[in-house]
Amino acid sequence: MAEIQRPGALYQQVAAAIREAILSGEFEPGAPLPSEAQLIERYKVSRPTVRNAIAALRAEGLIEVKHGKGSFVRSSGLPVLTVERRVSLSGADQFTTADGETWKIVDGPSVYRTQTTAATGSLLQLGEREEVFGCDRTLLHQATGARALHRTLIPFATADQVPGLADSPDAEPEAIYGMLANAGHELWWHETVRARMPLPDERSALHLPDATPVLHTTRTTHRLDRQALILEELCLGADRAQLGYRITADEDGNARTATA
Amino acid sequence: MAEIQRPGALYQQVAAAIREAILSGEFEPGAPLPSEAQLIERYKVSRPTVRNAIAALRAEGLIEVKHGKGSFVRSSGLPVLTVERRVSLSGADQFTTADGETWKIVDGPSVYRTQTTAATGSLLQLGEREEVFGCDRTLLHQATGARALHRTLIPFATADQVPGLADSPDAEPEAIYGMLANAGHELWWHETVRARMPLPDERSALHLPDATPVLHTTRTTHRLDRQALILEELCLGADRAQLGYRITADEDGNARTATA
DNA sequence: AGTCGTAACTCGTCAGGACAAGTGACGTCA
DNA sequence: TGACGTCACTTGTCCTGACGAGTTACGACT
Repeated sequence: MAEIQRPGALYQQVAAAIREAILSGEFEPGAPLPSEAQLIERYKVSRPTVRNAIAALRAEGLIEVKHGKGSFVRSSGLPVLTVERRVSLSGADQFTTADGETWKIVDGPSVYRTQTTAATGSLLQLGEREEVFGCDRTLLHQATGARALHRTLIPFATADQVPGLADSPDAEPEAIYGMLANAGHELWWHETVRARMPLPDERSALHLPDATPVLHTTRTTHRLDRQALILEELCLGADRAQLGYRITADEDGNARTATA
Repeated sequence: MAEIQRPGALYQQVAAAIREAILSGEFEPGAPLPSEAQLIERYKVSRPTVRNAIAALRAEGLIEVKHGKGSFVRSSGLPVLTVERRVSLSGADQFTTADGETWKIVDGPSVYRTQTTAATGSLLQLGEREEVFGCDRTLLHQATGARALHRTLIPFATADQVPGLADSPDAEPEAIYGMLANAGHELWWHETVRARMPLPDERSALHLPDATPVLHTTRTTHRLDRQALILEELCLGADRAQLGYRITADEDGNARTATA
């Protein structure tokens, strides 16, 4: 670096210089950056410094590196799928999310028996190590390439109460909602949304690039008396997908309003 | 590494070994890991290899490194704030999110005039470079330490139509909803949730540790005829906060259901 | 023409060394 | 007793050098 060193470490100055070059339009989205050798020449630094700078830009999600090919400005304009999180009791056949587009099940459904953890048990208003059915699927949204992992957890107590459920724990969510409704339950749902970095196996299952978090939702199905019936988890890569909620205020315009 | 080398690179084997040691309980959450020098001794590798392994675990969010002190297993049991995303028209004074806990405004509100971008213009059903009011706040949830950035965008057309709004674009969201309702509008909202890595300035403003994504929500306030009135953006660190939605099915149990 | 091997590029990995910078404990000195 | 400087520890930064591995294009051989 021949320039004045203002912020801090050398590699941060190099990273800042490259970042500016990208944002100023010198390198367009999708275009290749100079190779490491060229950056060494350009900024008069050693290779570890260049690689450190590149690593910082990768962690920011600004660039993407392909072994044997080079570094590229990540194109931010991927087709984004909005997964509308609403509920239909129609009991549709396909694994759709009510946006008209279909998901393809590329793995599963695989049913197994397991036990609740502290977290899942709490959400289901059960203790730890209670017996539940589990059902996992890996989904691919064909129009956009978005991928997701879906898991359904059904407590034995719920399966026993609802006709047909114990025989088909691999039914799709809205079909299950239909069974619960037919069993006489009035239903509502609560969903929490977290963002986190994917575990290594999630990274590969969802084909996630570097520095890409996942949206992790947990949806509990409740009766009107707040009894939790089933639990669903949906984990989807944040590079191609976002969630959508519709929110309305209650008629009385009071604090207990909401819905989406 | 004296052991058999299965997966791939040396540093990945070291990372896997440390990861196993953590998950097996050899190092408890919050406890310090062996120093780099000790890891070099333990696995018989060079310092770059050890540092590379540590960098991988950092990117996974599994450990946390403090300059001059050492590496520590990140304690996953932070108090998690669930931000319930619902709407009240009560026009409350404080910047609360209806969960009874209060946010403290540590920066702002600062009002300015700006222009729509392609993204925000599209959400507001306007073109690019349309004039809008902007209002930014930095929030701190005192009970949990969660931080958030909030932005309100109000098109001039909306401010002109609604009594009082042009004079106080820095009003808090639910106060603005109240103004809109008083102006005779029936309101509903649509919210999208994305996860992404924070920009450098967001990282420092939100005091985010390594490998921590942000939850980025955009909420548009609509009239019944789908006309968009205002736009809000909320950006909160995913280490201490999650979002909560309540979902109900329509009475007719049809496809157009939802709400949360 | 088609196939295949090689060569020249790219980034990935690993070694060893040196010094800077932050932290905490200990001992010295006022 | 109290304040402060030093020292031993930690991680951060930066260098040089070397080889492995993936990619691509070119040219020779069939």
